[in-house]
Amino acid sequence: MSRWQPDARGRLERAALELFARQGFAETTVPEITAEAGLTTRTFFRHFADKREVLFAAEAGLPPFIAQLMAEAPAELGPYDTLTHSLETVAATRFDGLLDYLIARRAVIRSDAGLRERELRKQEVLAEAIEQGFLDRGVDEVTSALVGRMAAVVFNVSLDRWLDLGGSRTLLDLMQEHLALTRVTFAATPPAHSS
Amino acid sequence: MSRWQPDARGRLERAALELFARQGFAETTVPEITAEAGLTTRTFFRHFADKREVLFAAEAGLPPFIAQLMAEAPAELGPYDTLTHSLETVAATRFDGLLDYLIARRAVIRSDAGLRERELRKQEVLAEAIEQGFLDRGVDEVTSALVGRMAAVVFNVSLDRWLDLGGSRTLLDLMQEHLALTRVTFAATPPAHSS
DNA sequence: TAGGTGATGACATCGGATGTCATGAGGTGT
DNA sequence: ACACCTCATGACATCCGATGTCATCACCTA
Repeated sequence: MSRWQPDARGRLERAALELFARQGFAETTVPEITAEAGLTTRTFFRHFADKREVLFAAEAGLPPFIAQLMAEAPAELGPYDTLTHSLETVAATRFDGLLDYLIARRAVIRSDAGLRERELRKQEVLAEAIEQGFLDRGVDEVTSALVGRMAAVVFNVSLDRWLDLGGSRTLLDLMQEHLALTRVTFAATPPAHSS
Repeated sequence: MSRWQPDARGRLERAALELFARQGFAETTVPEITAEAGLTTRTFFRHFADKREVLFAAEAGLPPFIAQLMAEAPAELGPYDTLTHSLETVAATRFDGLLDYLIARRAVIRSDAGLRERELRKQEVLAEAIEQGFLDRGVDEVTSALVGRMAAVVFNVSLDRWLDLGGSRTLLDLMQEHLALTRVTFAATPPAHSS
């Protein structure tokens, strides 16, 4: 038999989310989490850089996944079509069965300003991955920066609304709607300053 | 004569930026900052909620200012024109003489992940102010959320590039360029999914 | 069976953050 | 002129998040 129980990391993640949801993030100490998981405080910080990170480590794979999709997209696609292609693949393949977990997690994150900051940083990492994807496709720097961040906005607003609607519409459907809505808002009026 | 030296807050802000720039954010303790400013640790935390906040308190007035501009914009303007009108006023009136300060501050923020997170939260507050401005003008919720965040993206990318270029182009000019570029990228290609 | 590897435990310490009470200058009212 | 209030700050105590260091011991490999 093993010296320790298996999946220390997963046990810490589950114990943390449960305690945060029950008694609040600030009101939960790391020793409480580790006691619940049968580990020590020091071990918690070996798995997660800080107390917040335990809520975000699970989704670390998303930025590289999007980067891979963008790299594999047909070379002839422009920035907008590369974006729709990649975002729609993500929406259609990576969020099955996570609705309840994500709703519980969002409630905890919304209850604490520090967690909200960490979430924004994770969203920025996603935006940077998309930006790098554009750069690798030869898109100029300014367009890459702008469209990378815009893509992250569409993704995050869609995910948020998907949770709001409790899954009654698909994430893919919402993302397509929001991409189209963005296009209409920015394109409907003639430019005020033409050169 | 006053019991204490005047402008405790300003003295703390200046001492903090100077120490952070000279020896790093993590390597600077709050007692060091307060010693430099001739105050105590407890007083620091009376003025700023935490050590990071001392770098951001100065720009707290921006979101309400944008909200005011949006409220005062002609009622017949659509979302896009309201946005350009307000952003361009901000760009043209609120950043004179701040270039060197903002460059020094950005260097400190970039050196520390925690400061980057705090900056992102401040940018989100700006996005939320813009979103609320749209809601108050009767724009629907989804469009308000999307365009509010898009506006913050354009603003932040422009500000960042203004600092990169050392002020050789005006912030106003850059913002107009980036608005136009966004419009072209999203509008140039026909929608992949038309209804 | 001997030694290496790697995850964990145990202990110590630093500093960020907060609660509480004391202090004393400036303002206010009578 | 006197008493009182207000409020920014000082002084002190404490909690806990975060990190460095060394010991421990199952598992793997040769």
